[in-house]
Amino acid sequence: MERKTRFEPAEVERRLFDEWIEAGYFHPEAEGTAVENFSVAIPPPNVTGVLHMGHALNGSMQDALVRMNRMRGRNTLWTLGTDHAGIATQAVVEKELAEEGASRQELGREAFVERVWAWKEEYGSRIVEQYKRLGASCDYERERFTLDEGYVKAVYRVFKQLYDKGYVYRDNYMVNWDPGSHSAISDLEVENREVEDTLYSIEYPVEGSERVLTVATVRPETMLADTAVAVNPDDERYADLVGQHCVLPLVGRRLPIIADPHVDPEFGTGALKITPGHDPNDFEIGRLHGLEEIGVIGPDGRMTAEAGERFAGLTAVEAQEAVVAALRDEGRLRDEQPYLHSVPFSHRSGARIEPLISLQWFCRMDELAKPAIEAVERDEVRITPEQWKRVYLEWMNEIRPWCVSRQLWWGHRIPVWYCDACEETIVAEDPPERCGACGGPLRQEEDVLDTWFSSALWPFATLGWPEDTPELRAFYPTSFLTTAREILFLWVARMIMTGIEFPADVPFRDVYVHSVIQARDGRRMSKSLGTGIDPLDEIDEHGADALRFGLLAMSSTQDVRFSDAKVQQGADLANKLWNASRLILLNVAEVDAAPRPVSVEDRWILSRLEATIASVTAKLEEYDFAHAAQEAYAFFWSELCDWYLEMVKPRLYEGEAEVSATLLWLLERQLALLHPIMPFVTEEIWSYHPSRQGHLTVHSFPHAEGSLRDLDAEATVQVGIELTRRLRAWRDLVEVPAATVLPARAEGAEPEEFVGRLSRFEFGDDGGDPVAAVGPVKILSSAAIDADAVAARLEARREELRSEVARSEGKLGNQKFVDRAPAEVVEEERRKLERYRAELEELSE
RNA sequence: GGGCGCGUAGCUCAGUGGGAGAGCGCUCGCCUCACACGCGAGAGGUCGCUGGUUCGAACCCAGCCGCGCCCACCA
Repeated sequence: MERKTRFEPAEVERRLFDEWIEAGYFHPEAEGTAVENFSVAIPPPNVTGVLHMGHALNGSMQDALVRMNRMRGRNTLWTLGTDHAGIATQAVVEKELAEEGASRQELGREAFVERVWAWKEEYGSRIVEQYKRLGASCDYERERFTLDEGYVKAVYRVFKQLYDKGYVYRDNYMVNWDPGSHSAISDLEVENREVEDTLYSIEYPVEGSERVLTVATVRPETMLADTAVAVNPDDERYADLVGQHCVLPLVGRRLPIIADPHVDPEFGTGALKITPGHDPNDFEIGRLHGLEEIGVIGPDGRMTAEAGERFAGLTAVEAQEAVVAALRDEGRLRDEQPYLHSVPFSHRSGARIEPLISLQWFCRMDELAKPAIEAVERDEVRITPEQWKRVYLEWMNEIRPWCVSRQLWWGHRIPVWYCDACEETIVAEDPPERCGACGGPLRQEEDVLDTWFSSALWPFATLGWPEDTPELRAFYPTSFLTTAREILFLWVARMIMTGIEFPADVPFRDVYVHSVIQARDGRRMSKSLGTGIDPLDEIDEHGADALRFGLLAMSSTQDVRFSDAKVQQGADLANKLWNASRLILLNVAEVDAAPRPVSVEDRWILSRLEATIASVTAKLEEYDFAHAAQEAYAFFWSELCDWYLEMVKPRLYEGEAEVSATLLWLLERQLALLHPIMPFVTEEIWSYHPSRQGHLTVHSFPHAEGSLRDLDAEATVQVGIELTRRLRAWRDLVEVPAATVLPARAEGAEPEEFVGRLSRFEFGDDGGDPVAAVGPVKILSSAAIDADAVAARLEARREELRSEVARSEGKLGNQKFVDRAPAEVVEEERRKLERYRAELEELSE
């Protein structure tokens, strides 16, 4: 064992990680069955991604459980890989091109996609390397990518089968158009933000009447696409107008006045302009009533020819100004009011969503959702913490069709071919040569699939599905999934649906929804706010073990602030482990690690260790990482180091074989217990342990030994510890110099040997008068003791006791308490009172 | 508009019916032959507010105040 008193993580982390990789510990053979094996599929980070605190937390949790199960001897696979992240990756490369003064359009599709692949080859492994820094024990030899050849095959198989079942279809439908990425996006990729707009009230004259209908809108430019005005069917004010028409100002189109229950009579005038082409609500109303669907805003965000000559070509913002001006000219603008409301924005590009009707591919989800709902209801997939189960079920019960096509080039190009000659549509896993119906040439669909369509297959596509591979047989279903709550629907729900539909089994048994780590000040961690904390900086500064411990320890609730103190606690723990190990390993007189208790404190610590093993293990198994980490810390620091090591130092220095063997056993089990949480420092220390046969990474995980529990020893030592503490406190209060040993006499049973040594009292048979009593210990007079300080101390203690006696007497004097509280509670209170009275009496002598 | 969570020591958080806890910070004393990233001893809290249930409430119930998150097609 080295002499240096500091554990230096940077020196050992890379070396140990290389040793683990070279030994192949993380690369299991595809043997056995999923029931006996243990497997986890990492939530695949974006290939453009860099490791952030969420990855680090999630990785620490997964690695803790993966390592624990590997140590238990289970054939364990942690599958790693990255997601091609269509929009994000395409945007990165397009930005590169823009800086070169080029564009993807100039390059053309094929060359552009090649360019993205080149980018991926160069930069795509960055985040994988960062997971290694964390110590993640993934199978880096089985790294997967959602655009791998085999993975593409899985995606196409799924698409084809869903199409054949009639779930996947093409339709003109209202989509969330993202003008930023020039693509449709799904509902889940939209975020609503509060925006202050102007609410315009516009008068629509009723045909053949002097009356007008006043409608309100924040998007006056969309009126150019209005095809009706709706009122509530129960609204008496307008009952007579239903069935008539009004005339659309600026355009002159006749708009039917319809009745629809969606209209809230309380809002504004109770009349609603209907724009099926540019409003999701109106779209549904329009479909119900068979209204015309007009599009006046194009995918480029500019007004189309349908908007009329005056407006065509303007941007939507320009068109809004022009329409408002024109309405004002015509005297149709009745009112404008500032209006705060929530507006959809693209989660990816940040652009304001433009709802429009577009020809897209959809997947209906209702049939897929049914068994996925049942699986969770029946706890075949358990969601922890439990409140997320209900959130999942509620969302799944209201699931809507999923727009799966994206107008991008980077991704899985949809495996659909069109024949222009005979209008045949062919869906196939492999590109067909020519049209099966007429033999004509085919043209492949331009769009790609939503990235989440492929990540939905992750747990089985990474294992080789649709081939019947040994990996699939050995490792599917996976054992559990840990995830951030924001992707519960986006990803987790879809994996459950596809898992049941395709490999015909749930993809994992457990879903753990982990904490969100906020910035130190409680704001979100985000790049744009500048509130992000880089996990790699933390690793550089404090070590991977410290960060892992800190993250697990701080993750007790669903929202927690990043705590530097917890990371520091982890770093301190690593250092303390190192130094306690030095004490043991540099002084033991034995090479045998075995429990050989010869004293009550030996039996005590062995018992406490086994209790800790049982408790920490149980907490890890139920995903309570925070308490597992803190409990392991508390045992090691407070019980093992502060007390036991101090108790046995003399025996250790004397070269006692028994205590040496016991210490080696304690150290071995302590290191193994902590290894899943802090793999590096424990592995490094293990390399100096005489029992070492191989790496700790593949050492057995400790199983709590009930036979070593000894409650009598625990009680006895606890009494000794408490007495030691009271004696130390007494010394401190009367200001005896730390090094001075004071004379004392024990009344009744002699305290345990360590009591006097650790509190610096010398017990003897001196019959002199005591100056004070601490429990059964009489403290004898000595030059080091200040009589006034003792008197003050005594009075303070008496005061404490009087107050306790009063409290206890009050409680016991309450007849209702004595009558109604459980007998053992009352009895315990009586015992306390007796003790307080006895001590008070003793001090008053 | 619905749903969920949170409010406990200066800070970050445990504690979910019987005498308020941890880590950090602070005070005092120790370079005691593993560790000063350490050891020992302390100070510090009307457990958000108001009611209720109970012999007894930080803990259970109701209302209120403050903070956060998720879902939702009211123009």
